[in-house]
Amino acid sequence: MKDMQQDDGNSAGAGGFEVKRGQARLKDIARSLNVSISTVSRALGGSHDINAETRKAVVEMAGRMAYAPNQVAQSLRTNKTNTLGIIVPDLTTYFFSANLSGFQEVAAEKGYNVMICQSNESYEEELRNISTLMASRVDGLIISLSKQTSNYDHLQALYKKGIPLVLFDRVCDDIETTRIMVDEHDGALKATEHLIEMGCKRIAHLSGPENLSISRRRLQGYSDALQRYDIPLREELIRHTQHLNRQRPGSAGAELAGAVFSARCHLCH
Amino acid sequence: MKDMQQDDGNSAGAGGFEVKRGQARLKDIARSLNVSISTVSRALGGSHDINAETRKAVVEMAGRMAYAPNQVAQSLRTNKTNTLGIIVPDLTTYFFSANLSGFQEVAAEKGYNVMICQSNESYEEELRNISTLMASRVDGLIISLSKQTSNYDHLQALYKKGIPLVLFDRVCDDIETTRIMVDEHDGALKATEHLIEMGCKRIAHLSGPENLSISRRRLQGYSDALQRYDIPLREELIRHTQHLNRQRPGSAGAELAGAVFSARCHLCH
DNA sequence: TTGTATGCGTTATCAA
DNA sequence: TTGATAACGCATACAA
Repeated sequence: MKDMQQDDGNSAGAGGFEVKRGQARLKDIARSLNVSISTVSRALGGSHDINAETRKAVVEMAGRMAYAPNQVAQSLRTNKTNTLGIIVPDLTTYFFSANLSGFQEVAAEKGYNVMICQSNESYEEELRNISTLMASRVDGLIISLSKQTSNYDHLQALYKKGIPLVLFDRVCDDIETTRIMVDEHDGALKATEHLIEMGCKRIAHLSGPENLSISRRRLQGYSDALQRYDIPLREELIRHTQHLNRQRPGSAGAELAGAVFSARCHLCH
Repeated sequence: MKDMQQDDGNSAGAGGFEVKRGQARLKDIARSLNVSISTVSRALGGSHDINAETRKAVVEMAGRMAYAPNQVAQSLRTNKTNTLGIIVPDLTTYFFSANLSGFQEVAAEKGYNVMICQSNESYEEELRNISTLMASRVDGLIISLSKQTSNYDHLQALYKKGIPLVLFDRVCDDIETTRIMVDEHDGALKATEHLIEMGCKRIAHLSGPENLSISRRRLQGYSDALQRYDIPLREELIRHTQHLNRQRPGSAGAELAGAVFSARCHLCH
C-alpha cells in the first residue's frame, strides 16, 4: 500500500521518459533506467565506486532529459545557496550599476548568482532588503549604504551572525568588515603627476562639493602632486563645482569585486 | 536511541534560547517552548485552530529569536522561488540598468526577488545564463537578447517547459510570448506634435543609424506628425547620426515591468 | 557496486 | 487544540 502507484504526475505513460511538467529529477532518471536514485546521484556526481556502464547509461539519459540539479534542494541540504545579495541605493546611477556589473561578472566566474536590491536611499528599505536577502539565505552581502543610514545596528547584527559582509563606497568605519573604497587621493595624485610629466604647467582642479571628504581627498592628491614637483598651488586654478563626477569605466566594479573575493576567500569555493 | 541528544549544534546550552550559529528555525522555537514544530508553524502561519496563549508565546519567542522562515525550504516544498531571472546584454548600459531598476522595483513590490545575469552580447553566455537561472528554479525569465542571438531554440524550449518568459526591447518575433517594446513611432509622433503645437515651424529630426528599424520607426513618426499638420518634410532637416539615443527616465523600466506583471498575472501571487 | 534510510526546514494531512 | 508523519529533491552514511 506504500509503493503502489505513487505517481506524482511527473512521469509519462507507459515506457516514455518524457517529464511532462517541470524539470527532470534524479527520480525520473532512476525510474526510466530501473535503478535507485542514489545510483543516479552517484553516477552524475562523479563517484568512483560505480559501474562504468551504469554511469554511461545514466549520463546519457540525464542528457536526453536535460537534467539539471535542483539548486534549491542542494541549497537546503548544504545550507549554501551560491548566491550573493547586493544592495545599492539606486540602480539608475551609473556608478552603482557599473559596480554591480563587475560584481556580477566576477561572481558568475566563481559560480555565484547575484540577487539585487535597491534601498532608494532609505534606511527602512535597506533593513527590508537585508531581511529579504537573509530569508533567501544568501551566502554573503555586498552593500553600499543609503544616505539615510546613520544607525549601524543592522550591520552589527549581520557581523554577529557571521554573515560575510562587504561594504563598498558608502561604507561605515564602525563595522569590523571588508570595506572597498576608491583611493581618491591616489587617483588625483597620479592624474596630476601624469599631466606634469606630460609637460603641463598650469593644471586646474575641478573639485566636487567642499563638504564631502571625497572632494577633500582628491584635492589633497592634486596638491601633493604639485608639491612633489615644486609647483606652487594657485587658488585661482581650483574650482568647486556642485556635482561629483563619479563616472568611471565599467571594469571598476570588476576590480572591486575581485577585492571582495580575495578578501573573503571562503566565499570562493 | 532515536530521541537522545540529537543536538544539531544549533541550540544553546541549558535553558538558553540563543541560536548559536545561523538563523533560528521552527525547531529552535519549538524546543524553547516545549511544543511541537507543527504547533509553531501553525501559530506563525496564522492558523485559526490554535490556542490564543500558545500563539502569543510563539510569536513573542519568534520575535526574540529573530526568526524568519527559510525561503529555500519553502521553495522546495512549494516548487516556487518567488524569484525572477533577468538577463541583459550588459549592465553598464544605462538603458538596461534603468530598466532593471524598474523591474526590480516592481518585483519587490509584488514580493519577488530578482536574480541578474549578463550575456555580454554572447549567445553562448545567454544559454549559460538561462541554465543557471533555471537551475535556481526562477519562477520566470525576463530577457533582452544578445546581439549574437539568431537561433531561438532555447527560448522555444522555455516555452515548451511552460516557463513564463518575457522579452524586452531586443525581442524575437518568432516566439509566442509577451514582448515589451518601446513604441518608437508613437513617441516620435507625440514629440513632434508637441513641438508643432508649441508653435515650432522648422523641426529637425536627429535620426539614428539608417539600417536600424528603430531609426526608421522614429523617422516615420516624425514624418507622420508633420503630414498631419500639413507641414512639408524637408530632407535638409534630417540628420542621420551614428548613435542611437536610448537614454530615458528611470521610471521606464517600472512601466515596462508593470506590463510584465499585468501580462503575466499568474506571477503576481 | 548498488540500494535503503536519513536529514536539510517547512507545511499539509491525518490522528489523537 | 496539538502532535506525529510525510513530502519537496538531493546527497551521504550505512547496509547488503
